[in-house]
Amino acid sequence: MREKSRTLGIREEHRAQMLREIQGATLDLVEEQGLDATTIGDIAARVGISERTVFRYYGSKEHALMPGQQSLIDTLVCSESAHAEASGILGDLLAVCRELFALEVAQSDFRRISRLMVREPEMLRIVARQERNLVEALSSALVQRGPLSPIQALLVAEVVTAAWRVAWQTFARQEFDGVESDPVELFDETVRELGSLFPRA
Amino acid sequence: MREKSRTLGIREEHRAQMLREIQGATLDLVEEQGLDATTIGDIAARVGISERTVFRYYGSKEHALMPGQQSLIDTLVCSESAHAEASGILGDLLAVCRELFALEVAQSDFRRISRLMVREPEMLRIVARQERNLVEALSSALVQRGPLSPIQALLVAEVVTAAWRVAWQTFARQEFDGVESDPVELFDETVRELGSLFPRA
DNA sequence: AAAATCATGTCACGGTCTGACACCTTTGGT
DNA sequence: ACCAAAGGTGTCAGACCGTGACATGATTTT
Repeated sequence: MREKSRTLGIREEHRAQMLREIQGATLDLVEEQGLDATTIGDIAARVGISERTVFRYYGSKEHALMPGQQSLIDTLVCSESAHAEASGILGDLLAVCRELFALEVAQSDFRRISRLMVREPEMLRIVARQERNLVEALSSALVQRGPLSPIQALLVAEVVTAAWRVAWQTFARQEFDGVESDPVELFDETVRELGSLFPRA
Repeated sequence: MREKSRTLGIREEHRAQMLREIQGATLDLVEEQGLDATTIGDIAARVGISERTVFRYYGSKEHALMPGQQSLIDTLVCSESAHAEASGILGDLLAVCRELFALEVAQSDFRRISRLMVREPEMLRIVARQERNLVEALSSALVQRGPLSPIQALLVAEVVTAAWRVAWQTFARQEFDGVESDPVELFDETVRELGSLFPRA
């Protein structure tokens, strides 16, 4: 009994294992037979559990396929900025995204999802929908602790997610086409082009 | 029979009428009982048609609730720009949005949807998903007929839709709170704040 | 008026997702 | 070691969304 954390960890570990297993099976199946043709029944069968249990781990089919957005949300919402103006905060958030992008790109799941995104345009719509959570969480966090107006906070949140999405989508296409390139440089180029959309008057 | 165009118009007119009727019923029901509680069956019953027929007019429940995005897509994709650089094209597109925003705001459906958006956050996610079509159509149109790189075209399309969404969301909140304000000025302020996110270095 | 076209209703089906219940395992305490 | 509470799982039932096939009646064309 001296180790409560360990006993508690058993279930958590099992849960984490299950989460990974279900997502892995989902990715396998979508790669094999496409998104539309892949049902919850297929996923459950491959993992060896019941359909009902799949929904106990992921709230929806979409979530099982791409649960990764949560880490982006957490990282950005928790990141503090030293700046007080909207433009400075935006710069800091983009820098955080840059780091996280480099980390994500190193994971095989991220690359598998990226390749799938090119084949299945529906997945981009799923991403866009999920990233609403990011915009809401980030903008409300900004408005609550910063000197930003609601409209500024919304814009910052929208622009950050837009940059992430563009960099990701571009990376996905290159990955799909087999082009080798530095993902961080790709992200930097995205931010550079974004800035050049608003030239000094 | 001397007027063929009139006979052709009967079905089209009936169809347009049906489209309006179904959307109206959907708005009514969502206002009354919320989005989750409103089913296709409810909508069909209120209009006096079968559930199957509802899907012959709108591909989904979401589409029946907010079919308006299509006009935004068509307008932006068809708009030509005199400029060759990305920033100029972006400016032109934002100007087109500004005009369209003024027109939309004048329609009662747009205002009803706006008020509902505040009550039903799910609708914002639906909008975000639908606007994927805009980003795809607009960016591919830009890349096809303009001197923009794929990454530039994507960024321009994303930024335009982000600005539209922020202005709309802000308008919706004001509308919901009963604040009277000039919508066009609101849109202009959004664009102004957007520009100030990227100060002259 | 006859034929082709279109709109609608009905029926049937597969798929997503949720709630309720029973069963078994893990957990924490004695 | 035993027990009770809590958590995970399967089964069952059900609501809802969306699609295909077919028959029927109205519209349009010839």
